[in-house]
Amino acid sequence: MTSPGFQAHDHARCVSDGMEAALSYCEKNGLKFTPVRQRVFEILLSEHKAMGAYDILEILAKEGMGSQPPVVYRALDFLGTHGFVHKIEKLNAFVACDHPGLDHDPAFMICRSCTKVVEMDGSPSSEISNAAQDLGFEVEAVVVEAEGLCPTCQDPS
Amino acid sequence: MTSPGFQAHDHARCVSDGMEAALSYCEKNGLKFTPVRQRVFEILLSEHKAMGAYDILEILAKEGMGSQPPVVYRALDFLGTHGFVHKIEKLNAFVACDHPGLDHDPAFMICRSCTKVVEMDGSPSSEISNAAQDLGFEVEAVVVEAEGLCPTCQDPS
DNA sequence: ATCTAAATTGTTATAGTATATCAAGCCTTA
DNA sequence: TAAGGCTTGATATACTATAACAATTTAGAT
Repeated sequence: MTSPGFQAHDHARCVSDGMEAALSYCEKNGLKFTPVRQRVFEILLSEHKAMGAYDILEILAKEGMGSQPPVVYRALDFLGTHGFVHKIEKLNAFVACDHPGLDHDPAFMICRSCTKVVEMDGSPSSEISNAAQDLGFEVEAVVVEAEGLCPTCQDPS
Repeated sequence: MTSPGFQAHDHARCVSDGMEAALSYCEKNGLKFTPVRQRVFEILLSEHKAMGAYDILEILAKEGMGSQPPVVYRALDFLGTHGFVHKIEKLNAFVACDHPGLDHDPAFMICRSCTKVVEMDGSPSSEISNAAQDLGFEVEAVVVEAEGLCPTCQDPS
């Protein structure tokens, strides 16, 4: 499965595939994929954009699924723990993962204009692990976020 | 100049060298290195640790240099713009730069136990630029932050 | 010297992000 | 069906950051 990058694509597939993968992962692992958790994941899947926790909460609230911050933060925590969503540190925001259930340290390209986010996989750079090894530093998690302009926002034709 | 990494070192030198470099850079470029800005930089230089804006503000306040958030955020903005400090996105915190005045996209190793931060230089991974080029994405800034355990905190002997 | 424009600081208020805590409900399983 | 654990509800609060405007200082021009 290759990422659609910033191009147009059959997005309905992204949503259904993502949801299906998460459902099956939860079933296999005895995790409770409750309504709130599902809905939050679905909201994030609905676009390849980073969303703030309070944006998500607003949607949940309209639908009567909880109106207080802990509701969404707990769901995000669950989803993050199991690799269904990632946090974009630079934006204090969250995106759905391309391939739920896999433990990985992804890298992101973030368009500062339209806020679209593309996940790149493949472990980020041996340079880090080399440098870390040299200093005796034990790496547990790596954040890699490239901010810039996507093709569409570069030339607004 | 090589980084001292996580090892013991003559830290007084870090402080005096850093301050001197910043002073001379500001002089060369006609920048106003005001007392608040100097003090904030000095505070960050005083340890190779990430500090929150409000931690810094608390120190400033005790010294009568301003007690409201904008004071410290403005100083941090100045220092960041000119490459004297970096923000650690993962921690919403700030560290003094190893070599003020150079424009660069640094990578960091962050100890989650003692919060020490080491800056690695050398541009972070061609993999990102390659992937970006493939997708037509124009990279403007890159965040690379590795979190883990420093040698000291790995074995608490 | 003095005026003016620009940059910096002071101050108040508020926006935005995240978590602690405890009570209540629910599901499992023994 | 009782007990324990996980999940949700709800309140309060902590932490991070910026907007806006007034007051002051600084640097440069005349």
